[in-house]
Amino acid sequence: MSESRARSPQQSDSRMGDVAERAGVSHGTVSNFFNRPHLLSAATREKVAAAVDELAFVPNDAARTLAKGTGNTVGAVLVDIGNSFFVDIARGIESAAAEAGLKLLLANSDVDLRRQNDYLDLFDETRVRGVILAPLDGEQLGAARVRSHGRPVVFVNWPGEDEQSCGVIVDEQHGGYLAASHLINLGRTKLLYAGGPLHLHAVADRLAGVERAVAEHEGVTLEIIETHSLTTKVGRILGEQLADRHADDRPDAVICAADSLAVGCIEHLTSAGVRVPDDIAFTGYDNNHYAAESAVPVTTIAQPGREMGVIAAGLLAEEVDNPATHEHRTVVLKPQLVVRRSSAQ
Amino acid sequence: MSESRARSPQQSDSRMGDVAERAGVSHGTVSNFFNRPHLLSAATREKVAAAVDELAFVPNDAARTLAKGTGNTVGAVLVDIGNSFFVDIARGIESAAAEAGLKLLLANSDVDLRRQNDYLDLFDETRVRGVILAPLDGEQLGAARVRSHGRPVVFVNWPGEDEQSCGVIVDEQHGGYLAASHLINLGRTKLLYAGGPLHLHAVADRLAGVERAVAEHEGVTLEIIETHSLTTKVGRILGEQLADRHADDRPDAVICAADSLAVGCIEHLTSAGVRVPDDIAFTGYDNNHYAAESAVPVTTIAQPGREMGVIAAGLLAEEVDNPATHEHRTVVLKPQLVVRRSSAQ
DNA sequence: GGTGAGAATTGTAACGATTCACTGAACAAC
DNA sequence: GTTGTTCAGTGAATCGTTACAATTCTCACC
Repeated sequence: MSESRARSPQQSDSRMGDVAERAGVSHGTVSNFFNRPHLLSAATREKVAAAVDELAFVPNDAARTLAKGTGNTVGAVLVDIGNSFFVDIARGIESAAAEAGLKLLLANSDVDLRRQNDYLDLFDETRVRGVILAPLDGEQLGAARVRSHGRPVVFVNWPGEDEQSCGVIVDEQHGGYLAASHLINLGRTKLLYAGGPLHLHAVADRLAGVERAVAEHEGVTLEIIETHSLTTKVGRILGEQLADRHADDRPDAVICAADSLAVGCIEHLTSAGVRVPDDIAFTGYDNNHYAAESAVPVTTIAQPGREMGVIAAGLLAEEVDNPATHEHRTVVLKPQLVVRRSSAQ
Repeated sequence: MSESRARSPQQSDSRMGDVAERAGVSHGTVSNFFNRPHLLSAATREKVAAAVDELAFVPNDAARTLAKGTGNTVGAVLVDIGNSFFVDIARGIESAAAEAGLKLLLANSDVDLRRQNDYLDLFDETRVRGVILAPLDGEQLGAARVRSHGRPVVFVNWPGEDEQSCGVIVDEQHGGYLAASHLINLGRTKLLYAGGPLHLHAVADRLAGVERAVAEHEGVTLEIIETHSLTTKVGRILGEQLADRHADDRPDAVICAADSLAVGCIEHLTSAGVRVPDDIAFTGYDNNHYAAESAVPVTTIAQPGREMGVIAAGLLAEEVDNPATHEHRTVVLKPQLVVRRSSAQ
């Protein structure tokens, strides 16, 4: 190693000192150039800018973080990056964080509590300014808060308000209500709600909304089938069950707790000669891409995933910028009905 | 500011000094405890461990990065986090990076060159030790290397070898060859390859593989239909075209460049009374979850996404740990044929 | 009990930024 | 001319680690 700059083995970055020297100013002035440019005269500003440019200077984030005591990175842990809902949330967080000048450390817990906690520890080590967490369903949140070591946390898609943190959730009940009301207004009276397992808060809340809509209307009945999961395959099995029933015994409208379920079910029914939506109308949930693209496009409830991410990042940015005056709050978003052929008139 | 600990406004982390004091050792010993534990006597090691524990001490990553000159974070930029192939890659990278003790900064360029470059700049600022990049198809790579500022880069899913970096790719040609050979061995002779646009390297390479297989067999013909995208919807349109043809004029086997295409096409054909696989056998590509779950489960070519991620992270770790002796290389993985009903005997 | 070798531990100097009390210069007011 | 005020720019101290040279401890051996 006979290089003149043996500091770091591979790349040689320039430091503020180099920039200062080149621009003929001091150390601190370069720092001011980046952090409080209004303190510099126009002339100095230009000199520094030129030097920064010529050296392709990039401030060292570690040094800055150390000196400031805190960086401007935020962390996000999402339960399942394979689920397009969370991918949308991630996209939202990403863009809002970028807008607020925050860097994003994105992690995926893959529905594994240990991994979720590992990531929270990692964020602690990195001294992130805050954390956005889409936790496992049904989990206690105390641990998450402890692990984040007093840093601000925003919960996404965690049911229930919370005194010590902000949150963003969707009104799942309202989604169920929208779906059921839509079908009832179409004149359907024999409703079936399919989804499960019911201990998932989303599945249960959607059902509650459906029940509310049903209760508001005379002469509408509701049947409930709990499934053990929400896959297309399970949907197809559900389709078989319905096809096997006597026509009079079938519902005239089915509310599925997920699009995948609806798609599978519809597929089997149409192949068995049951007409959708004529004989049975369908609604799904989530507005996944294949809901729009399947053979019979599925009416669905769209979750505002991207918006949730944007809002979560916004709440976090607000808390981070203004810890003293910040007041915790939970934002509840309304899902939207998207009508397609599976429930056309 | 009358707090005893006015350092950071919110959380109060302990420093190595605090741990040292509590354990009755020096500063540097605590550092050794973390970085070169074999230098400590068993007794000291225990004392320090206890103190670390009691104070819930977490080393400050920024300070460490600054002192070491480089951190142990690597960055990954993926073109499209909405695509399950890249999600698999991300998962692989994630787990292998964790294994190697590297932290992962995950970013999603969303098929946008500007965003990709922004993230590379961000990584530069953070002084990541290396970068894993799944770049936009057809892009020049020079820029990426410049932006990463001399740091090691591993390219994933970028066609073509490269002298200055490692890479991981799948043998797309082989995938096409597998699919076509499989169908030919089943006795099919009138093949159709559908996919597009052909300037995507994956689509073109797969076709080349198909052509090779066809050339190896007497009496097998190949028709090619270029589509403008690979969605289910386009698949359905393709299905219409085939259904409209006279039966004698149809292929007896279709190789689709993507599962989505196959699923849409099969869906329309079966509803139009064409039997799959009896009249026409199908293969898809990618092994997406809905290929397995659709009404007629689709034979497909599985891409080893997770493995690609693992290998990419491994190559990067190797280069990072051993920049002097490291030799760049490109690993080519073979995709695998997954036989399902759409091409059953 | 003195010596030397090796092991264990310590203390100090970086690392590259931020911060803030301070100096100088320019200029206005008396 | 002196004093005051404002604006620009300076530079030393600091953040919490790591690295390494220097020091102290331990113990076997003569």
